[in-house]
Amino acid sequence: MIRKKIAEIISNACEVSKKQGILPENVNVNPSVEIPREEGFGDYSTNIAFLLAPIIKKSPSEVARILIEKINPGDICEKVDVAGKGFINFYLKNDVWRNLLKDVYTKGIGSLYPNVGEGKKVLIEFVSANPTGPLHIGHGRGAAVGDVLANILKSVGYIVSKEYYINDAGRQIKTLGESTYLRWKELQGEEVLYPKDCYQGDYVKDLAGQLIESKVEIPLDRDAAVSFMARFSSSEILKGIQQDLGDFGVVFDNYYNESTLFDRGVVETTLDLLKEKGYAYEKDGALWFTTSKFEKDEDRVLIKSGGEKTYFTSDIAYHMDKFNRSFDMLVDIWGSDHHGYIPRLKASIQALGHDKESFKALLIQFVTLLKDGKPAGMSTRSGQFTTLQEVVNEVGRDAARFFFLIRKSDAHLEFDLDLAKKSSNENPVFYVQYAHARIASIFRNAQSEGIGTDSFHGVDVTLLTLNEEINLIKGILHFYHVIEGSAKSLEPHRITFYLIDLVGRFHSYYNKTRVLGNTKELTLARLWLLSMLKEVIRNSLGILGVSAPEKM
RNA sequence: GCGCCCGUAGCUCAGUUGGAUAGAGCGUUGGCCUCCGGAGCCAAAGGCCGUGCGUUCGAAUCGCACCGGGCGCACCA
Repeated sequence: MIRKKIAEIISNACEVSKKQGILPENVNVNPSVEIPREEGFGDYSTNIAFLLAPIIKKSPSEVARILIEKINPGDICEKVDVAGKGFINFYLKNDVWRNLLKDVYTKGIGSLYPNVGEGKKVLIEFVSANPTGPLHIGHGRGAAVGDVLANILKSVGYIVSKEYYINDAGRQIKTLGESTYLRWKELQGEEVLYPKDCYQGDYVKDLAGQLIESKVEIPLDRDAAVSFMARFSSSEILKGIQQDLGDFGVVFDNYYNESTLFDRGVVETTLDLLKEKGYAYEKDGALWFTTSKFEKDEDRVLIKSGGEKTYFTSDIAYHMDKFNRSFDMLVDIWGSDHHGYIPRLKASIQALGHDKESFKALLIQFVTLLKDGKPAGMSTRSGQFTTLQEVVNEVGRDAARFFFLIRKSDAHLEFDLDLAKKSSNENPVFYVQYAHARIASIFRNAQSEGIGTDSFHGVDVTLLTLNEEINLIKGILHFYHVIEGSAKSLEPHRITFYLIDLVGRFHSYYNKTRVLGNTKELTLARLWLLSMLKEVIRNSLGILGVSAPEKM
């Protein structure tokens, strides 16, 4: 918004300098216009002097001083000065900030969302855990990241679809059938040796028990029984997963079964295409894909010498199918232990003629649960995992989502269960929600004092003169940049950090300044500011899928 | 052995894609309620950005080497 104007001012100054012979006609630099870290350095700053210095062989600070003479800030800047070793800092007039916010007020909150997506179609695939057991906490983190990323991208003009992929054609589901079968035998009083590589969790026994209770007819043939139970168990578990996800606030647009890729012949088509293009070759009785032609990675097997297709093959087919469904961008969210898988998938995408930049894999690092300051174990093999459901029951949906989003997704996350339950400023979720409730409370009080807040028509925003007030306005407007950056970098955690910062500004302001009980005009102006603030907080929380309570 | 990620205050982590004197929160210390929700606020102390070279006006950020932690390296999924 205003950034463009600053850039214009800078380039105008350059043009003037060129005309006056200070700068050579042919220079063309691309100066930055950024928001300085420190408040004392103004609202925007540019590095143009550093870029021009070597060209005209003068020191950056000298260049800056010359350039600043040529700068015509129009009526938007309070002052422009040179600082540091040659930065040019722009200090905007308070009026500019107030008017920008007023603009948002009249145009609606939608004007705070940049249009970066331009209607492009994105498919976000996440969780995709095989229905062989309940979701654990790591899946929870992936679910939160994927869901919120979807919200972010939607809000900036992408058309987003959320998809869950199920490897129902693989061995894991077969093993689940086997496990259920053995437990079922056990329950019927037979002595069985339960192998280590079968699923150890008690839920398998429950499923077997369900089978007996429901009195369904079970095929007599062992193999038929196993595959029957595989179908039964996986579909029961999937129901549970969907339930857990629903409780967590995550709803998928589509569940996609690997088996349909085979049924519809997509796998065969993909293989034919790869062969046709010369990216598949035979060696040692197996069919290989030429990963190494595209990425720094080894060639990988598509069809084993035994004739069986690898998981990789159906995955290539799956991603080709995604493109065939006319998605422009594919985002996959994986556990970070799958990072070695990225090059080969990227290679396959290029082999099929797509831009490798249209595919992004986000990696989710592991979560350590802390209880009483100590790590709470989660070993899946022994069946003692901490499930997503347990965590949601323990700390609530809001806290769980917020905590999952408080770190960059590829960084380790320590999830302190005790902290997530605390009702104090130590707990960032409460800190943010409390601000919203506090503002709501002010509005309730205003109402009972007979101050109408339905319409701010004719409000005099120039009464907002305090530093803290201008600071809040800047914070609200900053949403635009945050959501833009968050969308472009695919980093949901930026919203979380933004909220904590924004709300901190409010709490300070609140402590120092009374909103109600001033002159009617001033009170109304402050209420107007808070109404905008409240709306941005609510929007941000909405993107995170966290509630914005009116009372707590 | 090869590859990827990470190393920033006592702890947990940000750091606007190369910018200025490196920032939050927690914890510690000391303050603030006759007043809109103290579930809050203010202030102080706290740093060799793992180490060493390099790239340049300028590096926590980019490159190389090393140290330390995590994870991958299947005709598994």
